[in-house]
Amino acid sequence: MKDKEVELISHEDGCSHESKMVGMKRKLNDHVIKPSSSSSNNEDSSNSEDVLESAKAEMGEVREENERLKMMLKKIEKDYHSLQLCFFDILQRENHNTSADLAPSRDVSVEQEPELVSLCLGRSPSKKEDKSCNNSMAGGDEKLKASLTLGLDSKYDMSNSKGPVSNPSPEDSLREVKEDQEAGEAWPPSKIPKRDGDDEVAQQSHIKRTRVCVRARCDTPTMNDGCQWRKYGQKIAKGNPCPRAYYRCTVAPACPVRKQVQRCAEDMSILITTYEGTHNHPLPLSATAMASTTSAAASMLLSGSSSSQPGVSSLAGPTSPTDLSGLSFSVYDNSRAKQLHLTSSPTPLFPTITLDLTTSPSTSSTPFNSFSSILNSSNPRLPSTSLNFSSKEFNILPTIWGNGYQSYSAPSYNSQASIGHLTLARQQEQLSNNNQPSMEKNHQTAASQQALTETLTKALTSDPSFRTVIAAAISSMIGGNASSNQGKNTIGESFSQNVKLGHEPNNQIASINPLTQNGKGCASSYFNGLLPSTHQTGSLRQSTLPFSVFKGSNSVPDNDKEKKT
DNA sequence: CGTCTTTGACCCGCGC
DNA sequence: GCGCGGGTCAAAGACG
Repeated sequence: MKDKEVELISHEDGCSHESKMVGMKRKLNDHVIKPSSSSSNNEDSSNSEDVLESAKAEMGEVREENERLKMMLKKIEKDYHSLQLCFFDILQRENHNTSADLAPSRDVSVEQEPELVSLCLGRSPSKKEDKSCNNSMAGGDEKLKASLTLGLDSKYDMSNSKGPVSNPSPEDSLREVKEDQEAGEAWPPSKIPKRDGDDEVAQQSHIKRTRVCVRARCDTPTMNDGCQWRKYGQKIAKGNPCPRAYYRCTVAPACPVRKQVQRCAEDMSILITTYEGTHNHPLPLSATAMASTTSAAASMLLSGSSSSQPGVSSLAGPTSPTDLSGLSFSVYDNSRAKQLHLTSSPTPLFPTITLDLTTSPSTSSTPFNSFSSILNSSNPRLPSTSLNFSSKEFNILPTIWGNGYQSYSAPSYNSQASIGHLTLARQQEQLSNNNQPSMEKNHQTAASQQALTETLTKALTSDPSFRTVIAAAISSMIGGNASSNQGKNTIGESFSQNVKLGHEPNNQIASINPLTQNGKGCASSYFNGLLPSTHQTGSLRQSTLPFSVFKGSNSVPDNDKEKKT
């Protein structure tokens, strides 16, 4: 898949620049053609020469940028291959160990499970994993890379990996994932098969228990994230008049995943859903978007907590390029803003990452936005992250990276600040202007685009974990993950279908309406709503997403089947 | 009748 | 040790 991903990235670069160049040429032609019918020739020629010059210059810039991106791509590819080697190395060791120790007792596998868990949900790599990584990798950064990539790849790539170790069939990979998850992700540490005498490990796993908090506007009592949940408790939590409801996943009897649902005290329309644990069963198709998103978010958190591992974090200080704490990453497009914000965990024991899907990223009702660094610094040991996929409006669908790319600006990215802050904010004025941009505007956007390119390059090249996490998060948003890869249909495919069918935004808005979900909730539809849709061609748009989430059959997903399992 | 929700009781960890 | 708050359990009731 990664190869495909790289391909797509390459394609993306090509396409975005191609389209830009085509656009420029078209503009140029328009300019040349139009005046000839109206105004004087002298002015025309001088004007068109100017335009020609500027266009040439611009094309030159674009070419340079293209080259730079190609270089970046090569570097990423190289990184990926080295990581893949490391990954398979670890896998091989794991297989060897398991096959050797399988018979004696379950305890042995339990001992190993935390490692597997750590790959998925942000627990710190165990000593063994460190060892294997140290054997095959040079630096701590690489270690971080490994753990993070493994965490994501175990979700996204496993089933399709053509590695040297194994070439598992979908069923095999499914079993593999299942085994991994069965093994470790039992969320309440107290209920993990006992590890008497290993208090330290138990405590560590307790401390590393990762939560993913999703904030979204939702009128229904709970978000429809595709899973089946059974309510097992309700409490009035301090500081919030709204009761907090406790649910556990009932898709599989022993599924350790639980969620807490609570309305935001400041804004009752905001539903705060907190997920803990990883499903130990194949997910329903409709559940994959949220699950992979939370998984990616948890992995993001992992990168934060990894950076606070001894020898990296507190010692290396927050200037470490891998330190995602305090990262604020906003992407504004036509109407939606997708922000990744860092916040501190409200509960000291559980590192929490927050995906903010609420309307206004700057709303005072989301304290995450403003207090992240303060809170985070107050509790430096436990990283907590908030991914803010806020939307400004609901009536225009986002273009995640592709179409909106040329209008992005990057105010700041300071990897050296104690709290890194990356904001890719698309300027609102540009957002509101969907008409053909003028040449002048193009120059402005070219500048900001340049800045963005540099910013992205810096961010992506300096922090592989960030790269991976962003990739995973966005691919999550468009609905692709391991489970969906195993299934015949993916939401991403659904999106793809929508693109080909020319679905208008409004059609998808309809699906955002909770009422269309039979009163079940809104999350899945929200994620569907997050799927990018523009007026570009489907092929171009697909190519703008550097994640291979569109592979598979072309069959249209059966939404009704998804709704009720 | 089976499944799900409600809700009071209970357990546990933490801070004082 | 005690109180508080978060989380879970389980009996009782509601619902289809």
